[in-house]
This record gives sequence, structure tokens and C-alpha cells, in this order.
Amino acid sequence: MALEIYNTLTRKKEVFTPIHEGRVGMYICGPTVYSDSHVGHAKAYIMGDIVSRYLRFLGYEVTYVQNITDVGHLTDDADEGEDKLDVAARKQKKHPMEIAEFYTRRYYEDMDALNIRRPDIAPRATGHIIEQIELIKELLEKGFAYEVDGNVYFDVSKDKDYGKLSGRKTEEQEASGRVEARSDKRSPQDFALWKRAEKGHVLRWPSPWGDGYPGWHIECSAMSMKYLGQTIDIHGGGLENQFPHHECEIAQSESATGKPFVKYWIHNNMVTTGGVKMGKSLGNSAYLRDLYQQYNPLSLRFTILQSHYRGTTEFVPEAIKSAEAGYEKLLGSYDRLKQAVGDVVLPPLDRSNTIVQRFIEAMDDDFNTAKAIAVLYDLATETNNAIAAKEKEKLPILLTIWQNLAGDVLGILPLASSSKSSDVSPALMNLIIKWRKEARERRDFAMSDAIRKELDEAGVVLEDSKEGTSWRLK
RNA sequence: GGCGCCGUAGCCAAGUGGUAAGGCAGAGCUCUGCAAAAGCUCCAUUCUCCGGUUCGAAUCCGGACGGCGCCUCCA
Repeated sequence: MALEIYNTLTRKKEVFTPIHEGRVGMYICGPTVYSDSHVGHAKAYIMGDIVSRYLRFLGYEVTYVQNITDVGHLTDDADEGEDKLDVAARKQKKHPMEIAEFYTRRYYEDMDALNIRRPDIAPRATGHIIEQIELIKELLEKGFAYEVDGNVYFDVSKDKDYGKLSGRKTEEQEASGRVEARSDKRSPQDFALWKRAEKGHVLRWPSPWGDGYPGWHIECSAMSMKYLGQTIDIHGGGLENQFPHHECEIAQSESATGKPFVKYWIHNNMVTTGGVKMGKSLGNSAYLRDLYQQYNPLSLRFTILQSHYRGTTEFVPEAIKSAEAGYEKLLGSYDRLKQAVGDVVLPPLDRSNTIVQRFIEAMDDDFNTAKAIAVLYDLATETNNAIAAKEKEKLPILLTIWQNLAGDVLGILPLASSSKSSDVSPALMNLIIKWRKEARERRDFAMSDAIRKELDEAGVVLEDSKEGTSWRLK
């Protein structure tokens, strides 16, 4: 078996072979930092996280680049609309860069909580204006772009391949009545590479075409090529970015370099509620930091991983709660195993183990995390039985498997530092358990039950078994 | 109008030609002073519907119905 990835460009699963043996360059379109992150961001960046984690598990040297868009795009590619960062800045009476910095920090906080590893390089659009201008100059020199009164547009008619990612033909676009004609573009489907800054536009830079700011799509082309080369292995993002954003990126990049821009395009599907897309503009979206008040962030990650990244995820309380219940069952098994194993040096991962094999087979199939999680439930059952049967030899082997599959690849095990903070002293708990045991021995069940009930209310669960009483935090 | 996706048990959800994964909820049993946890067992003769291809279809083809996405900022 080998890793197969569904390539949006070819609309089929392809065996993954990196351009340079042993190394992978990947780019996932990052957020525009003018508001807080919502569940849609979680799904997209969990996908990027899983892809990079699994590639590393397979032994690849991965460079993961994810931009921070701190130049507000116009709300459309015509000459209308407003810069989103400018709007937020004006409302809050702040400089646009304050807005960008504020939400960038909060973005990372929100993603950290989901156990999403930070990208290796997180370039900001405002830090790469020079690169963007250079790319635009090249496109002008090669005749793929034209300037009108301080605005520079990409000439879609010059690009024979335009539409190859999204399956759109330019003639069809022209037939659509939805493309605004009100601008100085030659053709409605041409898109802006550089915009002239009007009076009052705060974010602006000097350029060969006068003061202005970059268009929506150019930053990703410029930054991905700067850090990953002219052809990169994997480029991805949310499905709604397929058109026009990624289509335009391909047009710009390939016209400038004459080389393929991306080998594998990956797109994640949406998060829905009641079957309808959750989105900012629809007003049915939920901010992650609000959800964190109600749910453990890792159980939200688990909920998302229980569906495939290319399918939709139905995000309703009933689904989240049932996922959370299943997730806690897995964690319970892992916690008991960790306690049973104690502090010993763990063996290396045995990749020939049946459970590991099945897990790899699932992940090799276009990152099928739902199937991979089903394997973890078998791992949990095996773990629970091994603990009950006191198979001491087997336990460290199982713990290694948990840490590799559930921990390193899926990222659903709590990090040691972030596990439930305990203000409960183990020594005091042992004392309480000892007294309760004495009460039980003299059959004072009223007392022993009262102790259990009150501890439960304090967040500590007691569990009696043949081996004695154990405790855990709720 | 153009392009595309989806419809699997009460809920979430994998499966894309070989006879329905997994989780939650539910039922029973084991263990147990009780509870919890855990284990075992049960829980879709069937995949929206109707035709077709095939030895064989949830999976392929055609049609109907229902839902959704993109085409405008969006993960």
C-alpha cells in the first residue's frame, strides 16, 4: 500500500509521489485576520494538520507553509467593495495592523487548543509586498496582465488553461449575469493583481503603478513560490476557495513561470448545521472560543475527524455530544493504560502490528480519519482486556501504539502539560479512599456512598473494582 | 442559467462491483453491597424511489424526488 491523495485537479485519487524524494512542500491557505476563527477554520486547518502529521509519520521531511492574510481583500474583484481590515479598523478606531495582530494572536490560540501544530513558516502578506510586485511585473512583461489607471489586472483570455481546476469555461462565465461589468477591466473575468489606493485607504504601498495594495490572489502565489519553489507538492484549502481563488493562483503562477504550480490540490468540504453550510455571511457560524466554553476543544477535533475531510461534517449538539462520549471512552482506556504502564522506557513502534497496519491502510486511503478512528476503538478494547488480564509484557507495546497513532498522527491525546489541571492531591485521595474502604468493610454503605457522591460533586470519580478503588477527574 | 456534490438505522458516520465499518443512544448478561468503569451479546435481509447493465450493485448507467455547494468575501 501507498498513500493515495484525491487530487482536485484530476478528480481522482493518485498515488502520492513527492517532487523531491523524501521531502514534501505543502501550502494551506491561511485565514484573513479580521475576526475570530469559527468551526469552518477548524475543519480546514485540522485537515492541513493531519496531512502534515501523517506525511511526517511516513518519514517525509515536511515544510508546511500557511499564510496570514493581513491585507484586507476587497469584497469582490471588481472595483467595488471594501477592504475588510479597513472596515474593522474604522469600526474599532484602530490601525488595520492592530486588528491584524490582535486576530492573528487569537487565531493561534484557537488553533493551539485544537492541538493543531503551527506551520513551519507563517508568512504575512504585508511582509511580502516586494515579492508580489515582482510577480506582477513579470506578468506584465510577459503580456499576461495590463494596467489601467493604477490598477493591474490579469488577462484571463491569455491563459488557455484558465478553468482547469474548477471545471469552468470562461465563455460560461460571460454568460452569467452575476459578474459585475462595472470596472475598467477588459473582461469581467479578469481579476485584480494590484489595486490603486483611494483616498483614506490606510494600508498602501508605493509601486511602479502608483500607491496601492495587492489583489486578493497574488499573495499566495508569491509566498508559496518564495518558500517552496515554483512547483509545490501539495496546496490546499477550503472547497469554496477552489474558484476563484485557487484558479487565479494557478493562472498567475503558471503564466509567470511556465511550470506547473501544484502537483496535488486538496480541498476540504464544509461544516454544516441542519444540512446547511455554516459561514460568516450566513450568520449560523459558531466561533471556536465560544464553543470551547461548552466542549472540550479536543472532542471538537475528534468530531471533525470522525467524518472525512472531503465530506461535510454535520455540526449539531447531538452529534458533538455523541462524539464526545465516544472520545472519552478512548481517553479512559488510554489513561488506564498509562497508569498501568507507569514510568518505563517504551519500545519503538512495531509497524507490522495488525492494528497499526489497519490504521496505516485507512490513512493511506486519502487520509480516511473516520476509518482510522474505528481502528482505535479496537485498540481500546484490546487495551482494556490486556489491562484486565494483567498482560504486563503487552502493555508498553500498546502504549507506544496509542502515542504514535492517536497522539502523533491524529493529535487527539491531550498534551501532558495541558491535561486536566489537578488541584487534587493523590496523597489525600489515597487517605480518603483508605477511610472509605474501612467504612465499606464495616458495611457502612451510607458513609461510603456519601463520600463517593460528594467527591463526584467535587469533580472526582471513584470506581470500585476487585483490585480496589481508583479515582479519576471528571 | 452554468459547474459540481450529496441522499446509508433514532442521531453522527465509513464503505464506490462480491454480499452493510465505527461511535452515540437503546436492550440483555457478566462483575458488583450499590453505582461507575470494563467485557460479552443484540440492535439496517438493507443503503430516497423507479428502471437498466451484471453471475452479483449501497457501489456502474438512465430517470424521478429531495437536500446542498460554488459561480460575490468566505475554511
